Amino acid sequence: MNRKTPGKRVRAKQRRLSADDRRNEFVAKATELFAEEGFGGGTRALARKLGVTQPLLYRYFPSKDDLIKEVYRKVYLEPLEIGWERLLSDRSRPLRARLQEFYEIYTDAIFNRKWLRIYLYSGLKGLDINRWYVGMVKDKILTRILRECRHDAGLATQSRPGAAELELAWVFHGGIFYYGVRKYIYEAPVLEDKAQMISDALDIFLAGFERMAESATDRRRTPVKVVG
Amino acid sequence: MNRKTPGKRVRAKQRRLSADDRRNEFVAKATELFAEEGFGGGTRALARKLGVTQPLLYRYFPSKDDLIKEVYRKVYLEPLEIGWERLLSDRSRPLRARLQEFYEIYTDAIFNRKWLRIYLYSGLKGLDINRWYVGMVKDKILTRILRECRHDAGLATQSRPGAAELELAWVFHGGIFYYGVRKYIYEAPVLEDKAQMISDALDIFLAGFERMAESATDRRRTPVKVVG
DNA sequence: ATCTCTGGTGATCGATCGATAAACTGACCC
DNA sequence: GGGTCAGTTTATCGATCGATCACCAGAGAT
Repeated sequence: MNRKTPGKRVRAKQRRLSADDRRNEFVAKATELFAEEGFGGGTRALARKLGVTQPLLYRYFPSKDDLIKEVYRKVYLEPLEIGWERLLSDRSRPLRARLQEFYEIYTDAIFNRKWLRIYLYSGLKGLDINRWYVGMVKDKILTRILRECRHDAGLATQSRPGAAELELAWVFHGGIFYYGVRKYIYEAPVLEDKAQMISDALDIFLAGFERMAESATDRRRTPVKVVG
Repeated sequence: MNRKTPGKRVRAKQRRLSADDRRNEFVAKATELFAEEGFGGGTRALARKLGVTQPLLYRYFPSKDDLIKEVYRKVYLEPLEIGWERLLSDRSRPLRARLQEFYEIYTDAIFNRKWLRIYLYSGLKGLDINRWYVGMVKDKILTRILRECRHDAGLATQSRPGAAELELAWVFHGGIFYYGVRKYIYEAPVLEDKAQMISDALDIFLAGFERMAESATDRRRTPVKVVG
């Protein structure tokens, strides 16, 4: 048993942290690791990132899955901290300006490699939290936007949006989202001016909504579907 | 030629296939497996899907990575088999009809759980083939669409599209793509009529392009960009 | 019937995975 | 100083991974 080998064993300084700090560090670094490697990333690689040994993880989380759940929680709750309800529904400001500002702030929060990759990885796992987030985008963002658009156009404010206009909002929202995917996941060249992209997307969305609103009140509209 | 399965009953014990057939079966089932589990899916699980033993895989592929590359090749080349060049550039037909038909056919090819999941998983791995595909969408689809739009609007046909209008096309394309993601990855409820969704998206894209074209040629108009 | 070629199996290796138990160590308290 | 407790490490387990090797077995040719 030569565990105490003579000679100054220059072990890496054992850095002791408080339980809370260490736990937060685990979650933070795990987010980085899983963002890059997916949730198959190893606990040993994670420990290496912290400069500690692998079993230490299990002092703070019962299992790797529990750690992953914490990562989910943190990532999915991050963009919610910006309080968009007030932003979208503040009718003292022009609708266009509200939408522009909201999407600039919202994309500032989620358009980064870490967030987008975790979001896509967890989406592929098909977990409930992902469906919850998508449902929240629908209820808290798109539905709200449509309500404001309808109010702005002098239309009746229904409690729930129609399926067609909701789809319109989704395509708009998805188009913006895909900008982030192209830039941070595919690392493809994009128009650098994000605000300009949002502005242009808003232009065509609002124009499309107007047209839809018009044709909704004016019933002579014919189906646009054309089949070759 | 050696494809003759004898009238003899298929024996559960050992099913012999020709080398080509077996190889194709490996690629096909691997696509299914990796679509669900990601590329971390095990070779043993794959063998189980074929009803064979795991080492057999290595008679047909030097390594798991080579199998994965075959899966890439097959998946990424699948939607290319529809020959969209003729479809988008056939000026004997109205532009609107061409675009509608193209996107209906294109989405028929890629809007399914298997294709989308493989695409996203491989995108997250950041491989060259993914960048190649994105570049191809840009060059073969979006650039072509913009050229046709410009021609349709009586504008000069530049060799390369401007950054702003290319971004417009990307947001439009991404919005449609995201419809597939919502339906087949997030399994969220979507507007069931896909053709209708495409039609609506086309409406606002074309309207947006027109407006952009107008403000580009007719300088009296106020710029569409509004900054809040 | 037997030979031969090749598709297919059984056994197993080394690496790596998540997880556990026990020992160690540093900081704080008296 | 010595005790104590929480943070950390060492050692290791069982499962699973990709991959390799020797061997088996079925179908066509002779």
